[in-house]
Parts: sequence; structure tokens; C-alpha cells
Amino acid sequence: MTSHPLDLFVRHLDSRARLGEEDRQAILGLPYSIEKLRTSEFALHAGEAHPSCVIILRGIAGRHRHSDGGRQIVSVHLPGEPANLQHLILENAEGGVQMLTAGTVAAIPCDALADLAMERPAISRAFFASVAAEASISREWLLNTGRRDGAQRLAHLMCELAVRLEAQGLSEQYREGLPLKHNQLSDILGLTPVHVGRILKQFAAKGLVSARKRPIAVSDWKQLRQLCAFDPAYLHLSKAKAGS
Amino acid sequence: MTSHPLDLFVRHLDSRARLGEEDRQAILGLPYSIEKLRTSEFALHAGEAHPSCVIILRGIAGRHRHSDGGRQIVSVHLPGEPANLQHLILENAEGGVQMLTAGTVAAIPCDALADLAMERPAISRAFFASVAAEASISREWLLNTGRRDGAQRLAHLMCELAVRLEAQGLSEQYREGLPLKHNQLSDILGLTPVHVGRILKQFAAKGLVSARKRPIAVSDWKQLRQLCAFDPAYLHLSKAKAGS
DNA sequence: CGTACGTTTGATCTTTCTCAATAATGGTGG
DNA sequence: CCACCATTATTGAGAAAGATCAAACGTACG
Repeated sequence: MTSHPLDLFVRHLDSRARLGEEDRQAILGLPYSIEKLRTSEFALHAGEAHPSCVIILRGIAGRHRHSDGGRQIVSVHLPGEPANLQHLILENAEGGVQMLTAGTVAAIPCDALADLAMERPAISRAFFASVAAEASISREWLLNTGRRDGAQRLAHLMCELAVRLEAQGLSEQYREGLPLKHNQLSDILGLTPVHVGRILKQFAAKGLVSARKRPIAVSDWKQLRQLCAFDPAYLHLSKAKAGS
Repeated sequence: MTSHPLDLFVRHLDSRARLGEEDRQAILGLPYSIEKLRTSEFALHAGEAHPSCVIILRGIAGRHRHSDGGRQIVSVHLPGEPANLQHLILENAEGGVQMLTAGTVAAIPCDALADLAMERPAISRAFFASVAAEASISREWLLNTGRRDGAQRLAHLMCELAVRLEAQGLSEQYREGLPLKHNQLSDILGLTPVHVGRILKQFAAKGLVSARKRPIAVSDWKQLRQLCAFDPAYLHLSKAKAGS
């Protein structure tokens, strides 16, 4: 019986730092409200004063920041992942979080989460681990945009999303294809939509993805992994340190 | 009397989440060992099994990751800042931390820090805030490399380092100039050393930095800030949320 | 079945890289 | 204090990855 909306969130936390049964139940007992959002709707507004903590339940969300050079998506949030756990403590001084596809999210009051973290060390540790792992992902993205070419960047992103989905037990989810538009991918990768299209054409020519199908479906994961030398260690999905 | 080596670390934590006097004393009472390191020496080796927590006391350190496209420095650590607080919980699955200048660091056993966080909620909150703020910085760097051109990237980095130093009360520190080499800057910014050199030449021509002096000395901060539209909000230096 | 949005294509332009040679710098031992 | 060596910086010419612009083409959805 895994029908509770927050089950995926529990799974996310547990994949970074082991939780006990009571911890799990405590999380499932948190107050929350569910919201259905369409593509491009904001799950969290930039600079919003006292945000709730947003958990993605279905679909994909992205956080962005802007400069005069354009928009950059600085993180992506998959089902089960929190979008703004940092706001338990830090003020909201970052860009907004917007849906990249249609989806649903759960909003949990920050206070309730903070109280829970206070009472339960394992949960506190899991929150810390979640934020730290997200930081590690950002640093990998930095390596991606700073030192890899377009094709490697795209390949790396697709590999990462696949592994993260799998960790949530959602590997089937996007088997038919990654439901992101070229302009969304380009904003993640620091490229232009046009160039993303050309890279995908190359991928299709090499048989890495199925040609000319809108949700981008990968047909050769092995080559894709080799292309960008993908190593998932930075995702910290190995249940981390035992003990203390 | 501010002569304790860890004073700067206390100041770093306090600038993210307020500490009480007892919290401060508790941190100053932590066990630590001091190490002098030369340029390029490792403060922390990549993949090292059970690392201590490293605090920079003097000099500048950088964390890097590698791909076949080259080296990328994914974060920079100034005096007072911890280099690997994430290892309190996560395994060390990231690149190493290397000195970018000569300097000294303090190594604190992770266990001691973890115990302290367990006992003192304010310290636990401060650690969380520190890691979360560092994540926010990584995301800003992502915007930097993804969507700004070379000149803006360099200007942004220089502004950020100045503000971070100032937050530590070290604004005098590098008044004579930023002691980073072109190849270090290029590894931070995702450029090549020769291009960094050309950008600096442009800066000198525009009077932004003093021409032809090795430690790069900024002579017009205002223009530099305007050039990259620098907004320090993402650094989360405003003592964050009050209460709870 | 038309309109809005996304994709594809081609031509051209910029930014940045690459390579290589020369010059400057800084630290070290004599 | 000076000469030497390794490292770093500068300069120039050529190449490449990716951006830009604009038009044509698809596709989905009301």
C-alpha cells in the first residue's frame, strides 16, 4: 500500500539518509495541500515572502534565475523531490520555481517541517543530506556548462534525469520520452533552442535517440553514457554514511 | 580579543544564522589541528574516505571536478568558510579541495561537529544555512557560466569575492589585488587562461582594474558592479530568518 | 480548421578556443 | 644580491563551437 501522496518524498529522503519507520510515519502525518499546476505555472514565486515547502508529486519543475544574457534553469525537480527545502532556514532570495510540464505539487508549511526536524534527528539529517546532495548536483552542472560541449551536456543531463527518476522508482515514467521542450533544455544547458535541436538531430543520426519523435526517447543508453562519461557518484544515492 | 583561530568560522556561521554566546563558545572549544599549505596543495583529497571538516583560515581554496573537457573549479572557499561541511552526512564523492594560494586551514573531526550539531539546535541550523547558502552560490555560478559572456563572468566573480571577504571582515585582505592566476580564474569561469588575459586587458583599458599589475587590483568597483548587474542577495548574508 | 506554439533549416556572424612563439615574473640556490 | 629556471602572461593568426536571424514547416488543441 503506497498510496500516500508523500510516499515519494519519504523515498527521496530515505535514499539520502536512512529513516526509521517512525520517521516515515511522522512525515506522512505532516499537513499538506495539493495543487494541480499547468506547464509554466509557478510552484513558487521569486522572492515570495513566507513560502511553504513545495514537494513535486507529478511532472517536472525547474528553478530559474535571470540575467541580461537570458534565463537559466539552475535546478530541476522530479517527483518526490523538494523544490525549496533551503527555505526552512534561508530567506527566499532566489528565482522562482516553475513547472516545466503539467503536474501536481504538495505544499507543506515550513514550520511543520522545521518542528519535525527539531524532534527527529534522522529527519534533520535527511533534510541536510537532501540540500547537500542538491548542491552537489549544481556543482556537477557547473562542470557540465563550463567544460563540456553541447552534445556532452545534453547527454549528461539525460543520464542524470534517468538515474534520478530510477532512484524514485519512476524509471517507467518517461520511457516514452523526456517531455522537455528544446527551449527548456537550452535554458538548463546554457545553449540556444536552435542548437539543442541540431544536437538532437546528430543524436538521432547516430541512433542514440529515436528520430523525430517529440517526447525525446533514448534508444541507446550505453552510448549516451559513454559520450559524456557519466558517473552517478555525485548524486549521492548510495544511502550515504551509516551510523551517527 | 579575537585571536582564536576559529573566530572567523564563528563569524561565517553567525552571518547565516544567528548564534548565541554559548554556541560561539562551544565552537571555539572544538578540537582542531592547524595545517600550513602551499599553493596547489590539497586541503582535502578527492574521494578521501573519512575526511575531517576543513575550515580555511588564511588564503583561498577551490574545489574541482574533472571531465575530458578539462578542470572546473566548482566552488571557492575564503578564510572562515568551511570547505566540506556536507561531509558531516554525505560521503565524499566529489572532487578534491586544493589551495589556490598559500594559506592555512583548520581540520576539525567530523564527529565532534556532528555531536555539537546534535546538542545545539542553533548550530545545526547554522550548518544547514551554510550548506544551503553555498548551494545558492553554485546556482548563481551556473547562471554566470550559462548566460553571461566572459567579461560579465569575471566581473561577477570579482564582485562576489569582494562581498564575501567583506562579510568576514577581510575587505582589506586583497585590497592590493586578487591573488588568483589566469588559469585559476579560467577554471572557475569556464574560459581559457588566454581569454581571461584578454578580458583583463579590456578591463584595464576601460580603467576598471589597474593595468599590468599582477595581483589584480580593482580601481572602479561601481562600473564593475554595473557591468554584471551584481546583486548580492543570493549570498544570503542578511542573517536570514529570525526566530524558530 | 485555424491559430499559437514548437521545430527545423540555412546563412551568416561572434565569441571564444587553439596553437605557438615571445616576454615577463617570481622563487631558489649560489 | 644576482643569475637561473620554472611558471605565468602576452600576443597574433587561424579555427571552431555556438549564437543570431529569419523563414518555412509541423503539430496540437481549442
